[in-house]
Amino acid sequence: MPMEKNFDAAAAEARISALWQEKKVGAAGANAKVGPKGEKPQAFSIMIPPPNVTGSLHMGHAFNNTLQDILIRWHRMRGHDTLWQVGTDHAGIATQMVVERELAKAGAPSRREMGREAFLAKVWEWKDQSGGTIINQLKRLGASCDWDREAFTMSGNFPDAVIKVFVDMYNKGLIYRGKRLVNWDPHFETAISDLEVENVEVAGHMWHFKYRLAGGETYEYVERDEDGLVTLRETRDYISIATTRPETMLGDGAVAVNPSDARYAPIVGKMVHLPLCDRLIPIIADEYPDPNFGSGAVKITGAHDFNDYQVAKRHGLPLYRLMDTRGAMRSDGAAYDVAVARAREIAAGAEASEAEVDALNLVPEKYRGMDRFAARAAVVADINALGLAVTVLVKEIDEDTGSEHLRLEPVVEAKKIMQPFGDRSKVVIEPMLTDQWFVDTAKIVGPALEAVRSGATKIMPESGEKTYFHWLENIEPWCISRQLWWGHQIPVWYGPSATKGEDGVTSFNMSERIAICAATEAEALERFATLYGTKPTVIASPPTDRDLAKAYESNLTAKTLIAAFAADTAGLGAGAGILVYRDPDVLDTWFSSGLWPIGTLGWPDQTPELRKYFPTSTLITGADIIFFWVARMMMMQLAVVDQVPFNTVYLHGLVRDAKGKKMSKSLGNVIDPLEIIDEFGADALRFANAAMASLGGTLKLDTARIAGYRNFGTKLWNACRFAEMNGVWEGHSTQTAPPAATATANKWIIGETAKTLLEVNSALEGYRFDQAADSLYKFVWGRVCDWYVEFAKPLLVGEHAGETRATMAWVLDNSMILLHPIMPFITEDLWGQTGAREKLLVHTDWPDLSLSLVDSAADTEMAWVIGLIEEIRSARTQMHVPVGLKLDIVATEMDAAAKAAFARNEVLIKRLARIETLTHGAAPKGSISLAVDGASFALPLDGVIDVAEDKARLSKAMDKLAKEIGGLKGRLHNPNFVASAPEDVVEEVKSNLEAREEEAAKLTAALKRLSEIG
RNA sequence: GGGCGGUUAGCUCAGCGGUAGAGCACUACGUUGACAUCGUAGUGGCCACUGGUUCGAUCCCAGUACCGCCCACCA
Repeated sequence: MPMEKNFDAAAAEARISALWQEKKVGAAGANAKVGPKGEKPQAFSIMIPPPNVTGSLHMGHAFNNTLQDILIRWHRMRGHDTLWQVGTDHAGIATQMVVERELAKAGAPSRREMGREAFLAKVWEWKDQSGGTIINQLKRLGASCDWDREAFTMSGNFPDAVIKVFVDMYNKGLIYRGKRLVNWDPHFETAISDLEVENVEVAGHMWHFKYRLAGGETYEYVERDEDGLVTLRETRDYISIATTRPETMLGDGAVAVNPSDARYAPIVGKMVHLPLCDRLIPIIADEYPDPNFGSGAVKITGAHDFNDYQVAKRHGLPLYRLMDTRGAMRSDGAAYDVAVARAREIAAGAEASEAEVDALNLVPEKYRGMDRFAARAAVVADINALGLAVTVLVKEIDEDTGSEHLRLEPVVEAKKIMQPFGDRSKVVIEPMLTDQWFVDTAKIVGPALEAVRSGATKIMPESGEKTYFHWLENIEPWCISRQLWWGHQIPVWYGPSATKGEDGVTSFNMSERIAICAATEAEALERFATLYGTKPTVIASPPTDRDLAKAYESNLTAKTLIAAFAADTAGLGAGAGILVYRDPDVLDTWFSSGLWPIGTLGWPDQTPELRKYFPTSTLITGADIIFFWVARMMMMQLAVVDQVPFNTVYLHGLVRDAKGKKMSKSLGNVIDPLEIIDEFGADALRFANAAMASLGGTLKLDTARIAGYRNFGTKLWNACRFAEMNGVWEGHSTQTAPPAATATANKWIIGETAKTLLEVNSALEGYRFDQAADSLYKFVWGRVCDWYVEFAKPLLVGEHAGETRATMAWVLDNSMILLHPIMPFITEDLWGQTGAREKLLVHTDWPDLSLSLVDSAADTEMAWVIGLIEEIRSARTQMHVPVGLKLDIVATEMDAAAKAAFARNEVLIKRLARIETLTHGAAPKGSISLAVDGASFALPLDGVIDVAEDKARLSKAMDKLAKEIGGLKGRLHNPNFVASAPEDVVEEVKSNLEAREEEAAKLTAALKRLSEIG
């Protein structure tokens, strides 16, 4: 059956994709070959960066996975034992967000209304229903993963692996719990890590407040200029502070000034009235305030600002939390006056635990329950009303009377501020004092740094290493607990602390919880039982605040504790025993995806896959997750199994639109890879991806370019179609060895094929996907299609017909093979439609060709032939000779080599240059001249020729030559050049000059002749 | 504020010490038996600027300008 005129991408992709999956062509180890002496095949493995289970394929995925698939297919064809591990990530926040949104849309009860268990069931339902989307989209892209090994960070052995790592790290002291100031997302009501915070510059304001000195004290406030001259002296009863977040003043613990700041030296150590609050706070000296910024005095709110937190820690200031989990001013706890009374005692030195300080709600009644932004407005208004705002005199003109008067107005500076936003929620992040779990990254960062420094893991491009070092060398503790439900629940159980009294009676204290970290609940219970002497009961949720309050108020004994809990929890009857509960938090998604390499390979079991494919060969991922994921995988794998997770990390940038803009829904410039595949085919998209994958460049995707590569596929298709129509594949199956060729064109293209193979190999070895694509494009279109197929047309009917058929089949087979990693569909389809094939292309062996196939004589000769044809064509076009008109040609001068070359390729030259006959002799009247290496020709164009135009043509050629000759001569006349440049360079310049001068002489002669005519 | 990168044809990008490249776009011609998703021939560059190193610089070095990206606690 003859081939169709065009490749039907949609039909072929569906058919071939199904075929690959049916044959499991991507299975681990498929096509692996043992060496000639029985050596084990070399292993090659890639871990897919697991997409979010709820996600769908975007251009970044398409790009990223194309590169992975190119490497995988290349190695697989080379007979390596190849694994491309596929799977998805449970993506805690993102997935929980999606499901919550879906529930809301469907009018279903909210997450909190339905409770943890029911909600998680819904998430699983959602996962089962839509989790396969992106996997199927990867298949459409042509990804040849081992689909049977699809992993999920919440399924199979993965949860056990994650828990085991947590327990091990906990036991080694690499994970700890602590009350720290963390980034709190008031929308999702969870802590997030530093990396999940995006700092964005927004328009903000700075307010200036006066805090009055206690007891009506005053001081001399003196400002001086650089020379020490007094510029302002006044008696003040206040200190002025500036803030962009007025609402946090309710939790101030002090006002800080720089110890070197003479203006405030007299009042350091004194107390000031905190406005709107019934409290006094001290003025302290600390290096943190910059005397040259603002008033030089900073309010210190330890529980709501990271800088202030450090200052507060240094000075032992109490940290008063002002907000609840939703970012509203607290309304819990005791009444304001009660809380203030206690706060004063604490300020005066009363003993107070961290927990107690945290439980104190110092928000005055009027602000309680207000959203933080409403509270800000209220605080500002109230301060203004109290006359405690720093004011400035403004001139006001009465519009009616035209009279001027002066008025005092609060200073509100408009100011650009960097504001933190949650990367998922997009709401303003609140620094919040909470109990969280942390990885003590400082303890595990060393090996991760060393691995890259030593080259055990190579990061490409190199600039990625600098970024990696910079971050890891300044690493902060990693907050890994999230107050979410979807995720790996932290394997820690809490129970009351137990002390055995001298009387042998154990007493319990719920305000002092003890934590037991264990892989399973059973193990945790056993350990509690040992501790308590009796087996406790596990309750689903932690004790309520009320329970804790009770526990705090009365120093409970075992009996009362049990009673208190039994009455209030989960319908458990009295006497249920000592109650323990599991930490309700889940782990940061990146904690589990940090274990992706070993987790997907079956760890902690020493599976054959783990032995064979770990450490993995290459990680290909976006540079945007170098910290989130790459660095953490390095740290985690090294901490857990003491091996690097990958040998090479290839980082790439964000895929942008044709103009270099980020793709975003709001800009409307998002290119959907699936639409591109529908329109141009997956191969075209893949080729475009490969072609733009230069190291370190920005990735700008232009659909015009994709269309160009679709055309490239068509070009290849039609070359094959031509070959197939001419029976090129008849009578032989795939030939590994190149055919013995005698015709120069055949010898030449065989050598070109070998060169291309070596270029592709070296490009892919260096992760230069762009160079591989470029080599193939130039080879297939620029040499095979543009020249070889044309040369073959006459050769296919003459004495060389047999070898030409064999050569063309071999060349096209190799084209398909070499292109297959980049364009798998069209090549697989062509493979099936041409020749008798033993196996699918995807499992066909990658060729092993050597440069000995390059026949330099054939190369030189074909270059000469191509040059001559181009000269003739160019002259014809410029002389407006109709394409259909065949001309005669006269050789006016020809050396032996040129004669032989012409003779051997006469049919080719005549056909492609549209020449009728060749004669030798003098240039006839009215002919145009052309010069090539070793020969001059005349094209008789009597009557056709336009003398003026031909003169212009020759002059232009002369100009170009003269410029080149000038440059070459200039260099040779420079004694320093001849003396210093390498000999071969000098020789090359000399021979170049000779050739150019010879050409120029011919052109000059031609011009002279032309003048004689004209 | 710190770090990293970029500036080459109208556009998007390669190249990187020895005569400037590709794709797209553009111009002219063309249905020559694979291909109009095509062919042939063309047009188009002080390789950002200024110095330096060198026999020679788009390429190496220094500085300048502009443009990106990442990190960062100035209240």
